[in-house]
Amino acid sequence: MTIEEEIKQTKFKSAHHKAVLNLLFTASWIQNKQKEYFEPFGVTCQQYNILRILRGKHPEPISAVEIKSRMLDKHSDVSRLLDRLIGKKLVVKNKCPNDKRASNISIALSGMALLEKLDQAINNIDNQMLKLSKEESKQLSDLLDKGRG
Amino acid sequence: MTIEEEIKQTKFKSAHHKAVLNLLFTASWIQNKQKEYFEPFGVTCQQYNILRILRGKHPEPISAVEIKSRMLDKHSDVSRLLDRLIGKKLVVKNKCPNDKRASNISIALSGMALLEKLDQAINNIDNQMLKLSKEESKQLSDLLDKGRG
DNA sequence: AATAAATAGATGTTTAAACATCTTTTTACA
DNA sequence: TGTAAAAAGATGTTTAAACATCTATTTATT
Repeated sequence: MTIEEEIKQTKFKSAHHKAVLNLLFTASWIQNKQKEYFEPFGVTCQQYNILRILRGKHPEPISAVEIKSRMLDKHSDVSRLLDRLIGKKLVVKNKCPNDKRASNISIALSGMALLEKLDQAINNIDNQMLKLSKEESKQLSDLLDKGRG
Repeated sequence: MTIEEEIKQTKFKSAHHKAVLNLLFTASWIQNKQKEYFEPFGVTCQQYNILRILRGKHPEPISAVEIKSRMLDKHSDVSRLLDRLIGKKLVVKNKCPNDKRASNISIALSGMALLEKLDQAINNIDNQMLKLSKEESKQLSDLLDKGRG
């Protein structure tokens, strides 16, 4: 289904504009798919994002600021997102000894276990998520990098 | 700035996965830019999206369901989005004479005027939004269409 | 025609996003 | 050293998103 069909629009002001609309539509489309997959596991996309970031550094703990700098959505409310993950015992927060303002955040064992289950699911759907060849995926990623210029 | 730099991640599970992350990041990046531009005009991205849809059909009125089918985010709460636009006098809602369930929604003159101002702004930033050539924009859009396959 | 199913949209409720502001601690620098 | 500026997070508040449910009307079925 082309973007024209998806949003029932045949004319676009420019190729630029069409690409922007398509990009926003596709991102929303992917997020809705991801949400469906994550829902049975009780986590949101943003929470998954944070867990992945923490695992990437595991077993080293990182600060909330560091997490924020690595997130896809740069305007995330990391403080309360972490509260929820801590409430679910997926993440552990400690005081940072060197800097009394900062916190040392790390992923809990249960968080690691959950991520493994999620990865399994994600791997299964990865090709559904974006049905592109390796080469096309690279091309897409490069165009996006270039587009943000 | 590459996606690697943007989210401080050097390794990706696959080209697919990197493309998905880049897509979600870039969409969030664009939406934040748009939000900044719209903010002084007192409308959100979703509200702008609805106004554009209504103008595309103007002077013919359309139903809320029709609007929803054309929106970028297919899970929008159109009913209350319209309430807000009506509250701002940008949109007019009437009963549909043929179908007592449905409504006839159209853009108000003040809505048209606002859109023109917004378009001005958008046109000015369009190239900032995605710094791609016409050909690259088309290529990007095609890849996205194919990716949703 | 009678009844079930589907459609259009409104509304209630819970949760999270958005945005600013505030506190504490650290850093900079005069 | 003392004071201002910056940084890390927490928190308060308003607004909107998410999700389900509900009502009214229309369409389909038999």
